[in-house]
Amino acid sequence: MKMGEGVEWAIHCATLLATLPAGAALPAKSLAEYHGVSESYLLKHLKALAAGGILESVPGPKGGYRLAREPDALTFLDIVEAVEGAAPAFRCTEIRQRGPVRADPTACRRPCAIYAIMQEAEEAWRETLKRRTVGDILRHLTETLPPRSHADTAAWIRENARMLPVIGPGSE
Amino acid sequence: MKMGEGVEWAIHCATLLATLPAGAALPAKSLAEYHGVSESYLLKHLKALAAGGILESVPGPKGGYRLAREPDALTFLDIVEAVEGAAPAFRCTEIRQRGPVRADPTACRRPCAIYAIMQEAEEAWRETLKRRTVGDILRHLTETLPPRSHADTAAWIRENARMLPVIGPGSE
DNA sequence: GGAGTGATACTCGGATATCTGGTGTCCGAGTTTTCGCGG
DNA sequence: CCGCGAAAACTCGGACACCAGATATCCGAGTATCACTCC
Repeated sequence: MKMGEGVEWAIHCATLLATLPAGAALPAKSLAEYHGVSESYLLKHLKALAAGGILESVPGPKGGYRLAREPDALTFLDIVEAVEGAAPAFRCTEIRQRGPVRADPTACRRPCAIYAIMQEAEEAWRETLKRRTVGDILRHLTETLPPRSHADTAAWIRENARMLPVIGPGSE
Repeated sequence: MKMGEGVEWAIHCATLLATLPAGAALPAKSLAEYHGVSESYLLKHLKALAAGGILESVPGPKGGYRLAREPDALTFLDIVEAVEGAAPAFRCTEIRQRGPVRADPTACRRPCAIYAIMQEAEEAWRETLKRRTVGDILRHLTETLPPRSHADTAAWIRENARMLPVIGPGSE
């Protein structure tokens, strides 16, 4: 049982996007460079996040990605399910109904007990991920990381972020 | 994130093996036939279970597999980890230390906050599987399944199980 | 008839093909910007 | 000097190769059984 690498990328990207000013966007090229990963492949996952309602995409030059919700309303489970899909990891193939001594169909009205337990475990997993948000990570980093890191990141953000063409006096 | 099909097979096999008399064994051929799955492939997983200390293998004719522990001492987590491996599904590649604005190595003494949360979720998952045993399933089936099913299974067991060459007057 | 011995049949164990899904990459559609031109 | 228009540059979006791990299978190692032979 292995989780795709894209999940890690997605969460880190969401965390970074949460630090930039409201309305601003960041292109995939910059996100990939910031995290030191392949731009082409990251784009694939960003697309999935946009399709899942996690990110919003702004097309054209000066475009990019930005969060579609408030960081506190963005749970880990949302991101994981957007990238990996919401299908359960354990799939019951109802093997109790196969073979020479298969169970009575009447008894199969109730779900398979083994499947129920596996679902219970996955539910506990999901519940934990549901309680944690990108906002939590943001606050945690603010408390633990040295101010120097924030300054560096903020400077890099200013260098790469694209403001919406509203009022913003372009820093460029 | 997808779990291998072998996990389902393994749990069902363990449940079936738990129903046969103490000391008796059941060959892979019979287990595969009972569940309607490929014998060759099931053997691969049974081997993993034996290597993991879940099952004991008896070689030679009249040989087979049997549980290595009491059903109540056999948790779902034991079986899952024996088949799928104990490695965590989410793997942190420390991308915070990559890229142009990588975090200070001093700040990386503490584990990645994102990784910590994913570990916490997986720990909740493991904890749930740790609380459930094959004995629980056995009792559940005893309570819910009609007596007819038990009779059929018991008859099939008598037909296919191999007693240890101790005292047992061969029913054959 | 009984014990010893060899062949036998059946079991598990490991090494070997095949195939799906994750990994990685590319080119095309769409939009904003920008430059040039005309008024 | 200002407005309009076409070309260009940059973005995301979907379609196309590649590779690791799961899936599926086979043949070989080992042992209890069984039959045969000899005593």
